[in-house]
Amino acid sequence: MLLSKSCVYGLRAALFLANQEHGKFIPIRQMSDKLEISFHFLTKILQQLTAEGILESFKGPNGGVRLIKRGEQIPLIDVVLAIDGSELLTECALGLPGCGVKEPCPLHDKWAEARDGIRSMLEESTLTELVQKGRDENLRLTSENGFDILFEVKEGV
Amino acid sequence: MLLSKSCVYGLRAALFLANQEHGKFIPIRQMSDKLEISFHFLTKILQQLTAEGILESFKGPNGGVRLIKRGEQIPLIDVVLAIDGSELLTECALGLPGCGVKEPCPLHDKWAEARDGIRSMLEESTLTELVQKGRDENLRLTSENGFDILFEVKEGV
DNA sequence: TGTTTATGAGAGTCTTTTATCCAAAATAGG
DNA sequence: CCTATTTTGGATAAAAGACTCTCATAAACA
Ligand code: SF4
Ligand code: SF4
Repeated sequence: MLLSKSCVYGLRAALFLANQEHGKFIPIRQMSDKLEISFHFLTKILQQLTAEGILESFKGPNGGVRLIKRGEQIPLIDVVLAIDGSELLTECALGLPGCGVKEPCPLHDKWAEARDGIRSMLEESTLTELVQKGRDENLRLTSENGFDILFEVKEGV
Repeated sequence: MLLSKSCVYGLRAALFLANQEHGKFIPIRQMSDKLEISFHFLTKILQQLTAEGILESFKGPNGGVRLIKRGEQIPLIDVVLAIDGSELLTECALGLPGCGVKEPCPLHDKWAEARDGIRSMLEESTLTELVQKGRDENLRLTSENGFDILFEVKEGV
């Protein structure tokens, strides 16, 4: 997989948060229920996002987790880097350790190009954009559910 | 990793073979030594390539393995598909199971574009091209060695 | 016949990823 | 102060991936 499972879960959670009222703390349990991700597992992932300065958390009743910046200002790449690191954007197509630009292997040019495509995809999309598009076109977010699961919460349906 | 390790090993072996006199059977042991891959592991991988019709094998003394087609006619994608399957070229950026084009998720368009970049990279490069480029520019093939390890064999150095 | 070399099944090890559990700390509210 | 809630962080366990090795079989050769 291009992105690790942790990373995908982190992205989904981030989309979920971007769709909430900004500044409100959302309990992880609520997210894990809605997104159908193991609570404990999601917890670990969100801890990483908190450590990386993407989320902030608050303990106790009415506590939870929220985005530090507004969804408009968070490109997907931030979440990906926080969880999967930069390997995806720097790794070698042929899996050779210790690659240096000085002695590139034959695939390097084309691979770098394809990799940049991935990078720009992640840099140019923000959480809010994705939520917006998901809402407008009623796209899917989990295998079973579409973005409606996000709105249920917000709109109290 | 974009490509599994098995796949990378398979590619390296294929490059090795493409650099040999066409039609000559090369023992797997020779390749595993040169390429610094576990003999048993490489054997498994090459069995797949044989099963997929990329290699043919010959038992007994003077036996080994060779490319069925000439290296010029083998795009990298053939090897990748034989070992890693088509998942790489069809998988979903967000890891959603059972994706249908009918209800794409928001990333779909950009992701499909990036994925096509990878696909064309693998389709447009042939084994021979890579060997050629590696030879001309003395590029690296393993972490330690460059393409010279291929020539040592051929030229009997 | 005996040696070489691939085939195919399979067991075993090691590492990374994915997932679960639990005790501790912080907070809110009664 | 007490209790329920919620994140934190450490530890553990299960699953998947990446190897390593063995063995029995088959084909080719000499
Ligand atoms: S030069 Fe080759 S080994 Fe290095 S990053 Fe590029 S593809 Fe990978
Ligand atoms: S539509 Fe979304 S879920 Fe489907 S393949 Fe594209 S990115 Fe993946």
